Amino acid sequence: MIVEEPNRSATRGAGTKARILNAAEHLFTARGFAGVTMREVARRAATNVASAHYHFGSKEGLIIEMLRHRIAPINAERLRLLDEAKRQSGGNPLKPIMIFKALLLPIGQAATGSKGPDSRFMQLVGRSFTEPASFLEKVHRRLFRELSDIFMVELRRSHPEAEEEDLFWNLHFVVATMLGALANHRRLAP
Amino acid sequence: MIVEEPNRSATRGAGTKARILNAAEHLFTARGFAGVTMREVARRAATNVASAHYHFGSKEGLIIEMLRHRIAPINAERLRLLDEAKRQSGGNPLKPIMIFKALLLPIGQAATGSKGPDSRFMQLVGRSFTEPASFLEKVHRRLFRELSDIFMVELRRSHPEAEEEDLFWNLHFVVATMLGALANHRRLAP
DNA sequence: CCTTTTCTTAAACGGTCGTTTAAAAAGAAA
DNA sequence: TTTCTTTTTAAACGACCGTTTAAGAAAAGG
Repeated sequence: MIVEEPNRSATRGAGTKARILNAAEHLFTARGFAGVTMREVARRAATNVASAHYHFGSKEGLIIEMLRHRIAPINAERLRLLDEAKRQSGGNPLKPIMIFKALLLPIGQAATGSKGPDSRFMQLVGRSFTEPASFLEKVHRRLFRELSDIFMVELRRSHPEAEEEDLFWNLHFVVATMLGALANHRRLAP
Repeated sequence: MIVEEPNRSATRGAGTKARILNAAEHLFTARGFAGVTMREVARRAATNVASAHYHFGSKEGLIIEMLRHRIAPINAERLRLLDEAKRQSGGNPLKPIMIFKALLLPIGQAATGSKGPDSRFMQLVGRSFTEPASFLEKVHRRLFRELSDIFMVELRRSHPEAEEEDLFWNLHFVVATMLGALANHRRLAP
């Protein structure tokens, strides 16, 4: 019987998947997605290419999983803050500032690790500006579509008179500006 | 007899080299050096891979020549401004502000083409921040070493009491800050 | 123990990469 | 024209890419 999330306590390869993810993040962040081979990632993770394909299916799958590994906690915190705001508003439309705070604050937390600024994360954000648009669109669909829909619902409730398209662009402009500032900060003050 | 710079008036391939350079700049700027193949460059230039290798020797040679094509006029203008300042100072050490003006103004001119901001140039500057350091060091040695030495001579004359290393880092920090600002401007106000 | 599932590994596959070869095409010089 | 050089082209080369296969090792469940 196939188990989706097998028990990994004291398994031989308990750390393999994590090592591959870590090596991938380091290499892809530094040299871009086209500039790194699966064999390099495997070597840095002290394993082999077939293992990387076993765990992630493909190079693209590895990259997306690496991004998800970083983004998922941020999105979870965003939803938590949004739920908290909805709970405090008692069914009334949210104030826009609360919606945007829920969107932006978790990014700032991620960029400010427990031990000072997380330059790996900022580098990753910067890299995401230079990769081909076709790939970034796929990442966006996979990792941000659901979250974007949820936040759009609240934006519509708080601004019922606004055009759907205007709300959409405002949301994405605000987030892009925050990420751009982060990427710039990394480059100007390394 | 082999001629280094053959006469190209009315030659069949007069435009081939320029077309390859233009295609290379467009593609490499958009997708990075590792993300573009020689065959793509050749196809966009309406020729073939062997022709690109005939004119530029290698992929790395093409990239460096493409960068030189952009940087050479800037460096020439820098030297012209420095010479002008030296002429006006009549043999005395230059004021530091004149040295840095000669370094920075030509960059600003390049980023401000005859028809408004030159976003291709700014993109190229931004890309130069994300390529592997090993390659950028080679570019620096090839395209900036001589210029850097000339400007260091004037910096030493104007600040004879300063440490050589301090002067060196000040020079490069000033230039890097200017380029960083350019690359950021392109991303924040496209 | 034995069986089943999960994980690791070396080897190979087809495809594409940068680069080279060799020969034809096109000018230039005479 | 004839000769010599420069430029273009199709085809091929070896290397390395992402991916797959197949078999074995390790762990889990009984």
